[in-house]
Amino acid sequence: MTSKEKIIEAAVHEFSKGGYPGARVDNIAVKAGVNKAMIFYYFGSKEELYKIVIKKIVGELFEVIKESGGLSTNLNPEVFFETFPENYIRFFSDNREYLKIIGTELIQNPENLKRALQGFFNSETMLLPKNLRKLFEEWYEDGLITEPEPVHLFLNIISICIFPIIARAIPETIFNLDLENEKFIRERIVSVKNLLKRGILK
Amino acid sequence: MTSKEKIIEAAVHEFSKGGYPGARVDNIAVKAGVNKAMIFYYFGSKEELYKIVIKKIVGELFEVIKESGGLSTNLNPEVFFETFPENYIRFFSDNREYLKIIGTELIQNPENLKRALQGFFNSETMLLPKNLRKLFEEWYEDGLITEPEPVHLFLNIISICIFPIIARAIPETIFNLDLENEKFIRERIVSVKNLLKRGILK
Amino acid sequence: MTSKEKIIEAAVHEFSKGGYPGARVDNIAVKAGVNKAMIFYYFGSKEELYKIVIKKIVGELFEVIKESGGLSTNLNPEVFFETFPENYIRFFSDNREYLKIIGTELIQNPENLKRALQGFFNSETMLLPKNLRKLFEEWYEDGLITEPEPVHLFLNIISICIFPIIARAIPETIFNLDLENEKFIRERIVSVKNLLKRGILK
Amino acid sequence: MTSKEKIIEAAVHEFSKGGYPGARVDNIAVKAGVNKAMIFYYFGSKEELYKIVIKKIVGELFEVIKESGGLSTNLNPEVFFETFPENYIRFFSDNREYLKIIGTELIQNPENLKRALQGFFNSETMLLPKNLRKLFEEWYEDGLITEPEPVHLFLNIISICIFPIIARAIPETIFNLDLENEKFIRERIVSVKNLLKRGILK
DNA sequence: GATGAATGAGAGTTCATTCAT
DNA sequence: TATGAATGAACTCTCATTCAT
Repeated sequence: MTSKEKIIEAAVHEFSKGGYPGARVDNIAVKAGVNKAMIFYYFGSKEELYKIVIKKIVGELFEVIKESGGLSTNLNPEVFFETFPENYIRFFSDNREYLKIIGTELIQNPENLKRALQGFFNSETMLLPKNLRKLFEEWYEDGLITEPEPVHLFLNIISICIFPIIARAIPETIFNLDLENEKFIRERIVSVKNLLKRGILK
Repeated sequence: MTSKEKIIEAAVHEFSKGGYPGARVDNIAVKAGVNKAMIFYYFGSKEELYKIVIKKIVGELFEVIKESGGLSTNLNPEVFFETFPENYIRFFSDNREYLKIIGTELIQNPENLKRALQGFFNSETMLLPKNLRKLFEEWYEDGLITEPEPVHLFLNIISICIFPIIARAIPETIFNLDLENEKFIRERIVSVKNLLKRGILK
Repeated sequence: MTSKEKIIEAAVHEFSKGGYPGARVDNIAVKAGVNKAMIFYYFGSKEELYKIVIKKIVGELFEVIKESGGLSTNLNPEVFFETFPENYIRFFSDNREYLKIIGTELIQNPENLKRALQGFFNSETMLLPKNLRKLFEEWYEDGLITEPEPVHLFLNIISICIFPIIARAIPETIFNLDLENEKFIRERIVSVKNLLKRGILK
Repeated sequence: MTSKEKIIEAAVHEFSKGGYPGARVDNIAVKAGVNKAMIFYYFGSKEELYKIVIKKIVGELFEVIKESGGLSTNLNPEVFFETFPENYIRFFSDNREYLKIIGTELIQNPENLKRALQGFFNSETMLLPKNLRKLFEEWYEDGLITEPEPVHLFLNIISICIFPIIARAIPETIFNLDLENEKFIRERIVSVKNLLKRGILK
């Protein structure tokens, strides 16, 4: 692995705890086993490094979406609700640090994420947001789903996939449980599929 | 408003952008219109001030839950899904800064939140988590809902209530929309109620 | 003397050796007997401190010019050549550090100096450059001097006043002399007066 | 042009803005189109490179003086004041970067320049400073000039030749002019010749 | 309670220089 | 000769915290 790659890997780790302001360039250098100056040699500044990390994460996320059947126009909601939650939950469950970074960013600097997303939409011809919106609208017009508004369909889906991985600590505390991870994730996937199918499919 | 109150108010604002490490004691002092040293005079340290802010937020959140009918044992799910999402969504929509702080904390320091929650459960006799768990279990045993597991029921509910307020930027970017806030919140409430009732009620 | 004043004094000294890029904030702090952070507390940045030093020097220089009879419209060249060189040479000879800073600035960043000069002309109603130019033109039109062009008159005067204080090292080396300072300055004043009177007065 | 030559050329440029401390080895390498390490390969250190630049400049300056009739013993002041200012002013006007470097060095490290000058006097048999001093003294003893002291004669001459090229920004600002270069230089030469002849020749 | 000044540790960044190839 | 990567010391600047009044 090159120094550049080691730095990015270490940066993902460091940025995931404490977000951008809490991350220390020193820690990244130590974790990467690299001289601190190399970070500036390759990336120019802490901020540029951060942006590249964000891009990398968004890129990999898009990769997952594409691999899981993409959002092709001949997709039907039943299949979609069967495959997407699983892939999506697995991705963030397997990449907790990505989730932490994206989550924090979403809360504190949505602008950064917006730019990264737009960058990808501009470069990737396969995933056209117009198509996605049209797809959701057609599902509704064809009487396949109950939610008329693409925005809310979208938000409902990603919310029950993503947020529970983050918020797990709350019910764990309230109900005084200590959930084993793999079991928790499997149960989540089942619960989400049920909720989406029963709640949204007509 | 006393200096102490002004400081707390300013702190909520400052901590909500950038989280704990990103917050600047200087900014809090300026925002509160107070000499910086007073913050240390009243609160001892940045960290203590932060803890107090967290407690305050969790406290107000519990207040909302109690006021909205609480989680009394004679609650039935149909009523619950009708009233709870609205109160909950409104609370966080009206207190975006609280949501940002809680969200960031959840992602980065769940331990802090856990402690705050446990503190409240120990002092508040009305809200017993055991009761809540039992309530959810009874609903399932009585054939009222489809989700057998209280943890997942809980996560599903709070996720579609909270996360969309945070994640709104994503579909806005993807679908290139600029959603007016009040309209967005009203639509959210409707969408959530539908999803929960259709998806979870038997 | 306040900390702020001590910092400025130390800054003059430090900037005079090595110019802006060669100056070290650390050295300024030590010389001023002040915590390094105070420099940023009072001045914000090394650059702002530098600008204030430049302003201070230009300000004092203007004070000298005003005190030495100013450039009032009823000034005649004979009196001017008798008083001005002496005051001017004395000022820079007594403030070698000012001369070093101004000289370096003139060579490397005339823009900074230009701004400082313009700032003074805008605030000082007594010293109007238009008046000075007109004065020089009138002297020529009245047949009092031989140099028709104000710019060149101006440059000739300041050049033989200022530059020899800087360039003294050259003839000292070439002629292998070690000139005692006060004697050198007195001789300079005489030489300059002679040259200007014989060379420029009609 | 060899790499070594390219480096020196780039170094002259870089040292001329910001002086020695302000110059960046990186910039020199980029400007020269050469790998940074080559600078150390050829010159050992930034400081050694700087010394070589100084030597080169002083060398070329001497070349100009020699070519313009030198300072031979049979020179008379009338001829000297006719030819020297022109050559001298032209040289520095055509080599502004040299002037900037020499000027800065004169202000901040006269010792460096002294050494460079002495080095040349020791190696060049044609230009003996003793002769120059004697020449000036004879001019005075022969009643050709009014300035008895060689040091001041020397300083007066070089000052009105060199300094106006540097200080041009001041009257430009004060009189709010934007002087075209070639015209300015021609006027300077005329003004200087007049001043020297009228002011110093008997 | 309140203030402006002060402190020290540490943050991000720069830069001349060296190394391995 | 030439290169890209690497190094370490030093630099400017920040920030939570404390002090004197």
